[in-house]
Amino acid sequence: CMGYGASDAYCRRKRMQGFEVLFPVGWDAFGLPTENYAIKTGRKPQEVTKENTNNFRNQMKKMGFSFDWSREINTTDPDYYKWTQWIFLQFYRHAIVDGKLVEVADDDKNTPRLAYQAEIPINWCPSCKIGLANEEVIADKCERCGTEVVKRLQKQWMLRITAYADRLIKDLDTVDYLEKIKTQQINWIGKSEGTNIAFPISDTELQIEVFTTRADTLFGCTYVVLSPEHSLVEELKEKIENWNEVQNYIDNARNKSDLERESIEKEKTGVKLEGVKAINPINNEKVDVWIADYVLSNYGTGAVMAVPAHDERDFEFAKKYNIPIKEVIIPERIDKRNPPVARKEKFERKNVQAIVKDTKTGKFLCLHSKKHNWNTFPMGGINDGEDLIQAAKREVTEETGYVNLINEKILGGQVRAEYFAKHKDQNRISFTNLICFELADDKQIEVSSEEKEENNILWIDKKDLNTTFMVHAEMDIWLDRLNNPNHAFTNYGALINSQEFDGLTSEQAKVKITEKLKSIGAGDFVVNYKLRDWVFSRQHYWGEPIPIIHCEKCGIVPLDEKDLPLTLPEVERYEPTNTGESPLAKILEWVNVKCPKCGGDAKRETDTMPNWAGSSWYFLRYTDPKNSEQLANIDKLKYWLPIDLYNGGAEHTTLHLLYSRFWHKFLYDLGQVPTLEPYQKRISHGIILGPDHQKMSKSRGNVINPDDIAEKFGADTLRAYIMFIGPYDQESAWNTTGIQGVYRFLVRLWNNFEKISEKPDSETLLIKLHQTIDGISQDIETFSFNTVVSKLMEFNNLVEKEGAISKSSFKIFLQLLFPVTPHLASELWQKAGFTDLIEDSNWPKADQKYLENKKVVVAVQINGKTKGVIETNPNASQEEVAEIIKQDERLNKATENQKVKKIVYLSGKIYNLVLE
RNA sequence: GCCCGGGUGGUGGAAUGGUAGACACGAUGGACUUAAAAUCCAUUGAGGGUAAAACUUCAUGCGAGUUCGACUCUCGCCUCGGGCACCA
Repeated sequence: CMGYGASDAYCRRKRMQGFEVLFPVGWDAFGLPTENYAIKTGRKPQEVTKENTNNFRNQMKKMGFSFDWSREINTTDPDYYKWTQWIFLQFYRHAIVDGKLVEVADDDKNTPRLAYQAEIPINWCPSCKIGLANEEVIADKCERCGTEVVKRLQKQWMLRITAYADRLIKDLDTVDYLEKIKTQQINWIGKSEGTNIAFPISDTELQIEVFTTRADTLFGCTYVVLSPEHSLVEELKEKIENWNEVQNYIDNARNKSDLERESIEKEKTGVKLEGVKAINPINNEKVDVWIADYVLSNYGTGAVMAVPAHDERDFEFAKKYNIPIKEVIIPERIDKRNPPVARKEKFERKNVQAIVKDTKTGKFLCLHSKKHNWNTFPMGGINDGEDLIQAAKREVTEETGYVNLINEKILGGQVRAEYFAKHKDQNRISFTNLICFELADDKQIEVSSEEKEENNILWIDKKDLNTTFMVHAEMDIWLDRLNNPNHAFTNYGALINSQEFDGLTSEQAKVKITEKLKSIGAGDFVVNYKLRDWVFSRQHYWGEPIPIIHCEKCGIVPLDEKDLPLTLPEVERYEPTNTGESPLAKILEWVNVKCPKCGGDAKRETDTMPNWAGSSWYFLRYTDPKNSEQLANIDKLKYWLPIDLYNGGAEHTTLHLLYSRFWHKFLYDLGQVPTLEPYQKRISHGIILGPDHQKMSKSRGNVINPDDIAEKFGADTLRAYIMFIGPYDQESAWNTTGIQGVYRFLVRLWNNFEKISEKPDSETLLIKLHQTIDGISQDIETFSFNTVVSKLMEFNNLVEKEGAISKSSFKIFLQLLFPVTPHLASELWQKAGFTDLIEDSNWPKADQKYLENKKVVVAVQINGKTKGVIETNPNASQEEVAEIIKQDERLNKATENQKVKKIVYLSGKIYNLVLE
């Protein structure tokens, strides 16, 4: 009701504006909901579909949605799914090679077809003995029986959506979707650019290939991890000294459910492959090899290089198993108060800063520079032969005189900072460590007179340890380390401990290191996607049969296009089978066929397509629903496409949107459609919650049946209420008492018909009328239907108050009402004696002369606070306004004898006295 | 953890940087009625103030900032909802 109600109002308005509007509807009726319902009720899905679509159609007609019923389609209709199957065959017959669509010959076994078969794990319910779709698996359990689902390898048809991944991201630039929807698409595709690196395994010919986005951290790699399913594990069996343990771990991992494995709260586990060493190709260092299930087999290469110093997961794992942590990236900062100057020489310096806490008072030692008027910790360079702690202690004593410092702690690694050293006229790059101390006692020695001259010693509160009070460029990093000392540094920074790459930024190093690897044949740039190819098989009855024949001799043989549609046989029993095969496999007279190629015995493919198939192209069919030659005529497509506005549920902004964009792009490559993208604009409505603020669902028992409401209050009341309930794109809760208000409005509106009079309208009414025309015209455009309804109510209230309205104004009012309450508006239209149809009338235009008010209300303010209002003409001068205020007893009293600094006057809006 | 949205009376919600709370629900009082429902009229953010007004203070999650003026813009937090999530 909500989605269609809003779309209907939008379309009605557009038609009155003179647009030709295609507002279609159809039934996407294949799939599990229908099949499950049919099984439950012991009936045929065909029957159930017919009955339900009839019911829905009646409901929609009652609501008065102005669909073009002549274009109604049904994805389960053979005349429709003939073309779904046809598209599948095109996927099978084509491939993307070097970014271009090419045709693949039937006997070509090498070119990667866009539709292909692969052995992949599916969700298997051991109790029902069937494969489940992802949608049927709820929290790792079978939706029907509650049994834990396991993974099972099964041959599946796949669509190579990954071949379109880049375009599915890039072309988002050309469409007008909500930013949120675009982001969802981009995240789902999950493009990530990085490097594949080969780690040779010592004493073998084998190598481990890893994918990383952080090639800059390669020198910090201290171990390599394979996913438990990685094929190398089996190949290394001979070398692995602790095979039993490894085997055990793998078995365990396999038995774990996705939910267990993917839960992040869980502590990471793994097993070291004893006797196996990998060689870091960049420095030939030998590192350990582990298997661990925190590495996913189906992303990247199924193996990672672990850099615990710069990756949280690796860090956690390394801590647990005591694996070395080697820091190779340090944070870098540019001193904003003292930035490096171009073309000056750069000098490197090693520094320490000391943070000294007095545990008795909880305060911290700080120096205030008299010259610069800023605050620092005791700090300075490291002298020859000193270590960090010695240097820090010396600086504290030299600068503050305190001598007894205890509990020293080096807080993390170095930080690189660039700044300009004015007194030396040079740029400096400092590498600074922060050392923490506690003060043992108050003992102080005399500091030098220069020091005394330069700094005051302060003891500061913890709250002053912040980036405004302290001047250090490194301060935010120190704070981060003080607040949570135990974590990896995962941001970009500058390289250290990385040989010739030292000093580069992470961004530079990623490129340089990958180039180096490439030159020695150990790596290259790659792009990875989270998006996987689309599992396109379902072992169910109620779907489009996949038009493929399996011949023992010829292998996979696609059905000839002229034999489409391959219709779904009507059968008595269609429940999922015990073997995990599609129920179609049991229908031997349908399954057993002759091979179209060699004439020998062959079998039909028995899997069917998922419920996403038919809905991936239905919008095309609406332009030409009866075409038996093509999926749609290209000229008709050119006329209508792209879809100007696609208004639908938010639940379809990832998968359905992505799938249909993918199919559309493929059809574009085939020359079947004229546009790159199917939908120019995509919006979605918020869901309506039940009266209990819970999502409406049968199991919660909070469903409102639109039929009941329409029966009691009429369809227009329901339509208007749903529009009035709240902002269109936000969720709102159904409130049964709220509907009364809308009902009252419509009844009063109906009665106001009696107020049509011969008298000319008042100025007030005309101004309101034209404001209403203007406001509603804008609100419909932005789908702000809640304010459309409230504006209609406001106007109706005014008509009541005035007690009279001219026929010509009432006519306009009806036109404004028509999009939201078409029945009522049409009825009154006829009653008022207009002989044409209201939908054929022209949408009213607001008359500017009523919008430009002759009288305006100016707010009189003192220091921005409104004290009252005056009425004047919109172009009144400041003096005129001042004069009116003087006439007004109250305002004059409030404003006279004030010490006014200035007056802010915006003509026709405000008159603000700013006091001294 | 990351990415989006939200946070305004008792409730749903309005407000191009310019009178915060439109419109509606609910509530209270009144009219009509034997009575109730329906309908109509009035009041309705909180506090202070008054016989009643006038008037006044505080209010758009919290804290800063920009501005003559901030629900609206900026920064930092809190919190609720949604999406993604061991994606290297």
